Order: sequence, then structure tokens, then C-alpha cells
Amino acid sequence: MMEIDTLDRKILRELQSDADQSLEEIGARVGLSRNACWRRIRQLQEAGIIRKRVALLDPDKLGLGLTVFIQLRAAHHRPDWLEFFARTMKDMPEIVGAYRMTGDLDYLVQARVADMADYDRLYRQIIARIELSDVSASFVMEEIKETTELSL
Amino acid sequence: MMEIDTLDRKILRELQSDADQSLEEIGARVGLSRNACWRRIRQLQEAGIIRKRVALLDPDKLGLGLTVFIQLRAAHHRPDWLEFFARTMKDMPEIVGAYRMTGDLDYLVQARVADMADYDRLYRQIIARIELSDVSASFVMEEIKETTELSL
DNA sequence: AGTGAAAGATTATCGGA
DNA sequence: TCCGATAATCTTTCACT
Repeated sequence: MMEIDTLDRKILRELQSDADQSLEEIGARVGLSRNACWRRIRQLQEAGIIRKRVALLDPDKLGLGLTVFIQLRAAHHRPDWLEFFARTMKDMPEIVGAYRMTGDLDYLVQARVADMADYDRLYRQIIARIELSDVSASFVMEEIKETTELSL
Repeated sequence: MMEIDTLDRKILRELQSDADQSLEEIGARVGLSRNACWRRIRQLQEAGIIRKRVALLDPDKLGLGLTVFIQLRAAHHRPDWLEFFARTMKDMPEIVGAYRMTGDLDYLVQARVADMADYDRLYRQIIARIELSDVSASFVMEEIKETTELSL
């Protein structure tokens, strides 16, 4: 485990909000030389605190305007059911989140699709592949907040 | 609106999964010169299809090991209630997602906290600030999938 | 921790398919 | 219009103080 001080946190905040900044810029913002910054960032990467850098795309502009949360119940407890479920979720690119919740048979799945017709296709795929005792969907009317930035 | 072809999509896929790659690498992967890549990426940025680049951090290593989904019901329909709610959500850094769902009074909120005690603090903050008719929380036992990559 | 220089990446411009 | 090449500029990286 690595210890993170106030300066590391400042750097992380910058990188979480915009990873395009040069070391010079980040240094200026956090009050450190470009080099001191670089060394800290490298350490944070090596420690796995910075997992990776990615581009965030606009779902609407890519025709993925509908977000849906799907609540599922497993058909039964079986050692391999969860493994198969996990694999299937990872296989389906529309699915952006899948969580096993408290209450052992309950799963919450978040997906991004084009529209209702597209959701229907996804729904059919899911029920065709996975044994479920219950499925119910709620649709997002308005995205009030969605961020990858963690509280530091 | 900009039209996106197969090569753009390939580039977007690369950038979604790893934005640290050099233009040379991306070019090699998609079968384009580093230059052609650069031009396409710039266009995609200008069109807002690439929103930004960010660093993704490891929540566990930052002491945010507990994810919770909170279901809320608004106390009433009022023009300014939603606005205040939205502002409050954006203000609270533990909250990583907030969605108004079908069923007009229903909201789903995703938060990342350290542990149950920390969730309790968040819960108290929420009910202190916002008028709600109902609040219920479900905790994530296992994160099966969570990605920022959109289906292209 | 900071300086400076080498290596590497990005950006702009140009001529050609 | 879009490609690839070349060249100028800016960034990252690293040895040294």
C-alpha cells in the first residue's frame, strides 16, 4: 500500500477531470515542478491507483440515447450460474454495469441502447442466454449526474 | 452532425480502452498513418464525439470500497424541486450517478463510499438537504462489470 | 527537488492519388 | 476530399547536480 498525500490528491483530481494536460500545466496547478509531478504520477500508476487513461465519448452522438437499469433475479443458486452470468455480461457491449446486490439472488444491470426497439433486442438476448426467475426494467428519463471522478 | 465510418469507430474503440497510446500505435492498429489518425481524432473531438480524456482511478485503493444504489421518491412535484435536487447531487462528490427514472417521482442514485458508517453519513446528509417521501438503499456485493466503453 | 538535454510525440503544412 | 511525408514545436523522460 502506498500513502497518498495532499499533493498526490491534487494531481489525481486534475487527471480525473482532464488527462490531456501537460506535466507543465499540472505542475503549475498543484504547485510543483513538472518533474516532481511526473515522478508522483509514475508512482501512482505503478501502485495501480491510476488504473488507466481513457477517452469518454458522447453516447447521444453515437446513437445510444437510452439508458436502462434492469433488475434481475437468478433462477437458482448454483456455483457455475454466477460465472456464466458474469461472462455473458462482459460479452455484451451494451451493458456498461452489472452488480450483484445484497439479497443474494438480485442483480442490477445498467445498459445503454439506441431506443426501445433496441432495448427489446437486448432483453430478448438476455432471457435467451440466461436462466432468470424475474426481469424488470426502468428507463432513465433524465441523466442528472454521471461521472467517473471519485471523491478524494 | 458528423458521419462516422469504420475507421473512426476503430479509432474510438482504441481510445476508449486506452488513451495513452501514441498516434503511431493507434495508426498501426487501425491501419492508417499516424497523421490520418490525428486528423480523424481532431475531428471527433471537434464534433464532441470524444468528450474528454480522463484518468480512471481504483476506488478500493482510495478507500471507497462500498458502492450503493439509492432509490428515492420526491416529496412532491414542484418546478424548483428537481433543480435543487440536481444541484445537490452535483455538489456531493460521493455521488457518481443520479438519474430521473420513468415514474416521474422516482430517482436512482449511485454513490461510492468507504463503508457502512460512511454511507450512513451520506444518507443523513441527503435527507437533511432534500425533501423526500421515500429512501431505500441496496448495496453492491460484487462488481461484475463496470466500464466507460460504449458499444460501437 | 530542480535543470537541461535527448528521445519521442504532436501539430501544421504540402504535394499527390 | 483524404492520404502520407516531411518538418517545426512541444512533451515526456531521465541522468545529474
